[in-house]
This record gives sequence, C-alpha cells and structure tokens, in this order.
Amino acid sequence: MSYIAERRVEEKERRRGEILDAAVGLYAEKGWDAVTMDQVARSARLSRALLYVYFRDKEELLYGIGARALAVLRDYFVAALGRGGTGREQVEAIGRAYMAYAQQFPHYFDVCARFQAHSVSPDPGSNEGACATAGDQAIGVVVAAIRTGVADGSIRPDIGDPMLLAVSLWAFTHGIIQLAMAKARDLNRLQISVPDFSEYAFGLLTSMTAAPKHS
Amino acid sequence: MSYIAERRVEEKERRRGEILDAAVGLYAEKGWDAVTMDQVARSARLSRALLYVYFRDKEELLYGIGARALAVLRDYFVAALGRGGTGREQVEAIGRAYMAYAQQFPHYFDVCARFQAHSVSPDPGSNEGACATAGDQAIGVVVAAIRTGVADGSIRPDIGDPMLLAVSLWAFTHGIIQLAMAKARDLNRLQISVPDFSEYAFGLLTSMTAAPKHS
DNA sequence: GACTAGAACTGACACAGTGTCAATACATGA
DNA sequence: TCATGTATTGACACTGTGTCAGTTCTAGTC
Repeated sequence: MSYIAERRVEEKERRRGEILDAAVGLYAEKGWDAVTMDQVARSARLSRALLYVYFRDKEELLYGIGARALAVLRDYFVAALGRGGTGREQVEAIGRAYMAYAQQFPHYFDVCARFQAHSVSPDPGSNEGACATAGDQAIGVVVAAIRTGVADGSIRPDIGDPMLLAVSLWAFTHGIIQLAMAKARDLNRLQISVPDFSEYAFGLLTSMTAAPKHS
Repeated sequence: MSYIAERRVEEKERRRGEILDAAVGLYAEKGWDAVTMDQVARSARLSRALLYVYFRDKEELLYGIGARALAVLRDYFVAALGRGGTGREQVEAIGRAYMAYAQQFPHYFDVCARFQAHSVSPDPGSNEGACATAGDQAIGVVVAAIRTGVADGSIRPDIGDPMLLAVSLWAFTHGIIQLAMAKARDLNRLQISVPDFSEYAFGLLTSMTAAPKHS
C-alpha cells in the first residue's frame, strides 16, 4: 500500500529531475530568455501542460535550476576549503573556485547573477526556499574560512564581522566575474585582456585581507 | 526649404525624447519587464505602431534609456570630481556618487546592471553606440581621478594601469550596490543592515587604494 | 475480471504581447 | 488644385504563456 505511494513519490521526483535536466541543457545552449516551455517539454518528452504540474510557472522552473546551481557552487566552495592551508589561502581558493565555476558552468553563473540582481519573491513554500538555503550554506563556507584565517593569523584581525566580510567578498568577486564574462568585447576595446583583468582585480581583493607583515 | 527639414528633424528628436520620457516613467514605476510597448505608446499619446518608427524594437528602446542613464551617471561622476581635494578623495567621491545615483534613480541603475550583465549586441549603428560612448566617458572620469591621485601621492604608486584599477573599482562598487539594492531582505535575514554593509564594503574598497603611511 | 476512485496526462483554448504592413491622413511645394 | 512624400494608424500574423475540461492509465475493491 505505502510501497506504491513511495514509488510514486520517487518517480515524481525523478521526472522532476528529468525536466530540470532538459531545462538546464536548453539554458546552457541558448540562454534562459530564449528557452520556451514547449522546448523544455519536447526535450523532456512530455506535454507542455504537464510541466505546469511540476512547476507552477516558468519562473518557478528557474528557481528549481537556481537551487541546483547554488548547490553545485556550495560543493565547489567546500572542495576549495581542502585546497588551502591557512584560512586566508582557503578564502582565496574559494574565490578562485567561484571563477572556475563560472567558467565551467556559465549558465549556472547566469542564474546566480539573476538572483543577485533581482529580489526574490517572498513566497516561502516554493523552490525559492531551496535557493536561499543553498546560498546560505555557500556563504557559510566563506565565513568558516574567514574565521579560520583570523584564528591562525593569516587574515587581519581587524576585519570586523566575518559575515560582513564574506558578503563583501562575494559581492566583489561576483562583480569581477560578471564584468569579465559579459564585457569581454568592451574590455578588449579598452585595451584590456580578460585574464589580465581577472587576475588584477582578484589580486586587489586578496591583498585586502592580508595580515600586515609586521604586526 | 531647409528651414522645414530642420524643423522636421527637431520635432522628430523632440518626439523621440517624449517617447523616452514615457518609457522611463513606466520603467521607474513597474520595472522594465512589466512595461509593454502599448503602455509606452499610450503614455506618449501615440499609436503603438509609431513607436517602431522611432525605435526598431523594445530592446532598442532600452538602449535609448541606457544612453540617458549612462549620461546622467557620467555627469554625477564629473560633479564628484569637484568635491574631492586629492585624487584619492576624488575616487572615493565618485564611488559615493555611484551609490547616490543608484539610490536616486533605481531604474537607471537597473539599466546599468542589465548592460553589465548581458553582452551588448555588436550592432554599431544603433543606440548601443551612445551607451558605449557614455560608458567610456564615465570610466574616463575615474581614470582621470586615479591619475590625479597617483600624481599627488594620495594613491599607491604601484597600482599599475589606471584603466585596470578603474574598471576593477567599477566592478566592485557595482557589485556592492547591486547586492545592497536587490538583497536587502536576505541581508537582514543574515543579521546585516544594508547601510552597515554598504559602508563596510565601501571602506574596504577605499582602504585598498590608500598610499602607505610611511613610504 | 469488471468497477471505481483518483492520479497522470493531454489537446485545445483564451489571453497577452510583439513586430509588420497596407492603407489612410496630412502637409508641403509646384 | 494636384502631386508627392512623410507621418500615422488599424488590423493582422505570429509566438509564447498558463488553464481546464476531458481522456487515459493504474491500483485497489468486490
């Protein structure tokens, strides 16, 4: 009796995943605005109307993708934690992980950018909650690395609230990547190569948190 | 004979301006995505079809608004130049001008954010050219302030290419404002007040360019 | 093995918005 | 007055979204 119900739930979950797969694939291929629900339905081999059973509307589907994107990002951050020795190196590794992530999954970064730019709707029951949770976890990883750095002396002790620093670094790094990804053409017009810019800006960032040599 | 043609051109320009006025008003009121060409037409008191004589499509209209937005931003930057004594103070004043601008004209900042995020189409004949020009002028103001600062010793001399620093500062500041404007709710959830965050992050930025006390 | 309740699924519809075009109104100069 | 070109519009075709009544499928009941 409840075997069945259980399997039903599983299959529903699996299908939900298939829809997301299809949507992500199309997103990566042509960008979100150019993706139609009909294409998603075809790609997932089901009728368009059924999509609306699984996702209230197109935006809800985007939130579903966002939850995935942020979960992957969090995993990248966690993996970066292991790469650095000192806390400061960990923070730097997280920053580089964000850049690598954006290069590897431009469409995921695009979702992040959308969330960064637009205020999320205050509907707590939906996929948006999953986004917020994954986002909080990601920022939590940064905070942990900062705390480590302050404790081991690799980060200036006067940085104040680690959460404030974490959010600031996030904003900065996000700004770098966004500009580097979207404005390659314009940067070149200003005689700037994209890797040069990224390295330069990132160098500025890391120098910011360094503990002074002679305390 | 050419009196007439001249007046015609003027009137066309004026009407173009009226359309932009209407579009900007609606943009400020409800956000770009919710603005329809029909609303713009009604607001400017002409038929929808005529809009397409003045602007190839809705995106072209957005570029028109963008050109305005960036021109206003450039003027803010220029005005800020006069406020600071040293070059470093000028740079800081420009940053604060950007923040004030975003607060005063959220819709204009929104346009800037759109351009920051999405690559511009490579069509050189259109309004997009005006955007690029105004943008270049704005960044030029920052570069000038940085040069002043390096010359008068208020900015560290080892900052490298002023253009690189200018673009980096732009990216950082933009990142701060974007997060502060869109994520007020989330910041509060993380126990962070928006003004605190802005001041903190901005402080980090300004400390970055400071010349060392004992060179 | 029929019967049924409910879940999964779909075709067809209504609606909203964009961009286009043939046709009309208008103004100017001959 | 007419001819010519410009300004303007109503109506249309098209695309995409979200909804819903109705059909198909499936597990449980007798």
